[in-house]
Amino acid sequence: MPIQSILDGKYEDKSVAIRGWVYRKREGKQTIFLVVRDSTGVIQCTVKADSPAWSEAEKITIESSLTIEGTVKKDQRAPGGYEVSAEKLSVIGLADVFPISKDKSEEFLRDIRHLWLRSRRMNLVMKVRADVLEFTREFFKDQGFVEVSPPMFISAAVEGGSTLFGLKYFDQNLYLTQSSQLYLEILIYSLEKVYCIAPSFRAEKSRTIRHLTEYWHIEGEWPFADMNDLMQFEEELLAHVCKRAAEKCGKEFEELGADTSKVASVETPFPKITYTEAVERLKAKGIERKWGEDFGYDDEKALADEFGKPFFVYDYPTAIKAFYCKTYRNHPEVAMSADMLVPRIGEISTGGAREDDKDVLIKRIREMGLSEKDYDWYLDLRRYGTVPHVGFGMGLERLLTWMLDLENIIDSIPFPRTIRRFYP
RNA sequence: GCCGCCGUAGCUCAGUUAGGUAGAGCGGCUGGCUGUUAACCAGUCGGUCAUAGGUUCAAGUCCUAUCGGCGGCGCCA
Repeated sequence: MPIQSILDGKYEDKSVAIRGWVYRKREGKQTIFLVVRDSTGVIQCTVKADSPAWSEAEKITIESSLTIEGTVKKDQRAPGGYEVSAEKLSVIGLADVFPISKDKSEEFLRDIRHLWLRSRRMNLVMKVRADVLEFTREFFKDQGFVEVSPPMFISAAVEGGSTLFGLKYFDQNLYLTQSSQLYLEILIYSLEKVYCIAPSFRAEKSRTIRHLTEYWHIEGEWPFADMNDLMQFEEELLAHVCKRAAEKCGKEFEELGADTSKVASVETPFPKITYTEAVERLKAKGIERKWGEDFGYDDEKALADEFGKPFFVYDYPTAIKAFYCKTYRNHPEVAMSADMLVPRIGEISTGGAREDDKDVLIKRIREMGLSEKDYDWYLDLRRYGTVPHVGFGMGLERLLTWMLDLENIIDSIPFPRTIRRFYP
């Protein structure tokens, strides 16, 4: 039975059988204490010198897999309050000396990530990650969205960026996607409200605690909507995920040393300021930014410190936004775009209205120095029943890093890929 | 792309200021211990001081180059 069910007190004074791995071993002349873990929790097992399990217990090592049969006893001396008095112990896989002990560095743990993933800490983070994915899908589904599966191999740049990973595709050159947005835009013409949770790849040589080269992108796209609809959807999505996490993941947050009150207190509507207001606020802080300049991380941090919670900056200058961003018809220098920012991490989401006028889009593609030919199918979407639409992309790992107050984004994903790390 | 920091035992580190016999704790192994809480006590094993070159009577320590890692900025989610 699951270890957690024993810790919940369901088997007091009853016979149980557990299976798992040795987490700690403490040896005395009369008693061997084995702390055993499974996916649900950890429990202390005692093996007495006169128990038939003694000889097996003596030779077992940390991280060996085993089964134990015994009797559950309530005992205040045991961590967790319950322990299993072992009567039978079978070693399944005897472990070599486990390299991870109490002294460990970030670097070492990254080198042996395949073993570090067994840790209590990573176990907890991965459970919260799974729950956050579930809460996200829950929200999209409630709002009538259809989950779709975009391609990872793509033939042309999504944003015309130089940050694409190229690869050999038989005898052609292809890229790994850096956003599924353009493909979601195709699907709104039939399914209307669509979303995906899929990897995005960025060949940016960033060395920070908030960048991965492969990350999971939560993207939504839907027609007949404007900027207000977009920001409202995004803030409600985040609020839903945070509220559900506060309800369901309290234990995980606590064990990870994260504060649930932060996510529990996320409420809509979020503060929203325009790019122009942001420039003014920065000016008031003594940070001079000319209108039209993009914000750096320090600028975002200064703004985020002021709010201390998630907020939006919207209506950015067209010049610093991608070609597909829709512009205000009476103010073409301003793009209908919105970034969601959180303290410490900065941007966790970017979204906006997409240009739906074929001629304006062609003009923008040319202005950005891109080739019209590469976007033929994208332009087709504007030729056949174009429709105003909006969409956004949110970084799952940035969201988790913020929610759980992780020191580094790499711990929000089991197998992080960074500029230097891709093993295992 | 720019800037900063780090590399000594399986692991965590001291030793680098001011060149002079390679150290500790943890882990392993051996023994001890009547209930431990990442146990404790004693003993013991364990080294290409990242690599290459240079200075010097003498280099872990100083100099040069290279390799590897971490972080900050830029860029981005």
